[in-house]
Amino acid sequence: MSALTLANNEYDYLDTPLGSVPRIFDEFWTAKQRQMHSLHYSNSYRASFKPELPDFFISKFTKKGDVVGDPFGGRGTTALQAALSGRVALSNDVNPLSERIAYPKLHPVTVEEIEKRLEKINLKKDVDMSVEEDMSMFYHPETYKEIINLKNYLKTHRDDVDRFIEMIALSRLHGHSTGFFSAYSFPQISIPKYRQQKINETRQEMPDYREIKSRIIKKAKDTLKSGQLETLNANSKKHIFTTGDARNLTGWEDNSVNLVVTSPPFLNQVDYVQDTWIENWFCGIAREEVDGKIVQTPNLSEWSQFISDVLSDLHRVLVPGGIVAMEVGEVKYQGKILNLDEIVLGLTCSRSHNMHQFKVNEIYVQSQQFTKLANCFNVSNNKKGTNTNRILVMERM
DNA sequence: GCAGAAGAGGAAAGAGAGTC
DNA sequence: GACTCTCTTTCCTCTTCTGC
Repeated sequence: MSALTLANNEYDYLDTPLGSVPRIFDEFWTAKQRQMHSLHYSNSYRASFKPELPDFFISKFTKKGDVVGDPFGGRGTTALQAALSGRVALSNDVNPLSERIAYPKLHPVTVEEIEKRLEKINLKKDVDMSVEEDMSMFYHPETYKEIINLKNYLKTHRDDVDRFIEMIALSRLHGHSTGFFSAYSFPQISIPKYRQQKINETRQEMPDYREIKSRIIKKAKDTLKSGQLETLNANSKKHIFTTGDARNLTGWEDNSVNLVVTSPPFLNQVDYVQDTWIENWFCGIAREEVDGKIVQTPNLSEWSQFISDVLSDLHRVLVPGGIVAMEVGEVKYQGKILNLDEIVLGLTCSRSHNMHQFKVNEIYVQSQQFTKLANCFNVSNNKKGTNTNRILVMERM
């Protein structure tokens, strides 16, 4: 495979045994932050693309009423954008936490409903804290009591208002500003207890009291400020959320999906279980439920097989002519920069992977000046980090 | 204009590997 | 063992955007 750069630097071509594939470099959507619906910004999540990305492909490849899926649903960016655009959403993720975060966004309630519900929940109730996990490095004892009361309440109360409150609470569990429940911590990932203790020691701070009810309401107002609740609620019963392996999308019917917009894990760059342990604890998701199920492929051949298996099942669920827009990045692997779009393109031409079921029509590379993407990918960005979104557009044959 | 919120982020110290 | 280079981990900073 070789890249032939054109004079204007806007395209190159990747030669494959099945013909050359154009790769288009441009800023297809804005690099600015938070330009889309406020519900998209209700949760920090370690690995997520901007909502502009699914919006671009949903507008390009589907019409109202079509079905749009994401087998690596994460915080539900594709599903929410599909629902906001009048499409039906299918969202899957192996981590049960994903559904806890994504479902409420597609089934929103009003701020008034949230306020009324919170009034009814006694968060000040005395509880036996001796049986609870030690989270003193994150929370003031009074804050922690309120969190435990909310956690206990949510075990048995699961209507859409409760689930929306849970989703908002999940976004407030740790962070570095006063709107969060915790002492100064990392907003994006759950750090281990010993690291939080070190932060507290360095800053010479102890967790101060953070009343949680007002913080939930404030964040809920912010999350719901963009409106469009009637658009979301119009199709709310049609959307489907599944929790399982992306290689076997149980619950997704054959020949039912018009478009898939997704981003798989990049090899083993992110430890999704470790990085969400506080959220999983709050939801009562046991480590055994996720440990070993989230695929972390340390080498390229395992990752390639994993992607092939995922595409195989996507072939089953897509309608003929349906499209997969798969976003990947560049990672450092064995000392070299690896453009994963080229790896996936190679797979679609590989006899050993039996991947002639898809034809790569083009590859979009979103380039932008302002990128503050993950250092965890160990790639030189403008200086460090992942600098581009690389999206393969694959047609189901 | 200012304060708060958010980010597939960033700098630097520490650990490990390679070479002599 | 000493030195150098590279990779990994730790622990927050800085830039941008939004709302008042």
